[in-house]
Amino acid sequence: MNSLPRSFYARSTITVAKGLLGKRVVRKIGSQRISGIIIETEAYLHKDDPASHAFRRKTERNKAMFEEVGRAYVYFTYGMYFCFNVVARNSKVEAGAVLIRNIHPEKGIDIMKKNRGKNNERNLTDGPGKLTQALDITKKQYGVDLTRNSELFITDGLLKRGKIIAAPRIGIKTALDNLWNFKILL
DNA sequence: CTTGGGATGGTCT
DNA sequence: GACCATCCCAAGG
Repeated sequence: MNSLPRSFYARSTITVAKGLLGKRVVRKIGSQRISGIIIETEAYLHKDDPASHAFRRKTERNKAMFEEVGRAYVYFTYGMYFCFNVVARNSKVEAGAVLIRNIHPEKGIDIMKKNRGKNNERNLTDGPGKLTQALDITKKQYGVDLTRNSELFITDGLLKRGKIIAAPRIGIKTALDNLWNFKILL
C-alpha cells in the first residue's frame, strides 16, 4: 500500500483532519512494523485559532506547521509525552496541522505493549501521548516526510466510509465553540 | 463508571 | 515563573 500523496495534505486543515479518519499510520523500526487505523483527529489552524501553537508566531517548536505539508510535527508536552501531528493546510494560509489523537491498533500489538510497558490492549493507543509511546515516536521524527515509505508514513486504510462526529477539541481552554475534534464510528 | 491530584520539563513571556 | 493539544493511579459511586 502506497503512502498518501503530498496533494492529500495540501487542502484545508479541517478537510484533511476528517480525511485522515480511517487511514493507516505505519511505523517501521528495522524489520519490525507497527500500524493502526486513525479514528480520532483534531485540526489546529493559524491566526484565527487561539488554541493553536501557530497562533502567535513561527518559533523553533512550531516551525514545522509553517513548512512543507505532509511532514510530521512532533512536540513534547507536560514534561513527559510527545504528540504526533501531520502538517496540512491549503495555499491560502501559512500554518496548520492535524493532531492524531487515537488509532485502532492493527499490527505489532506486542511491540506496542512493550513500548508502553502495559498489557492492557484497551488503553494501548487511545490518546495522543499513548500512541506516540506505542509507536516510539519522539522528536527524532520531527519533520519526517510522511509521503515516503520510510520510518513513519500514512497510507490509505480499509475504511472507506463512516459516520464522522465533530466535537470541541480536548485539553484546551479557548475556541471551544469550534468543533474541530473528529471521530469516526467503527 | 467518574473524579482529582501528582508527575515532569520544554517553551514562551 | 507560568503554562501546558497528557497520563496514571487511587478513591468513591
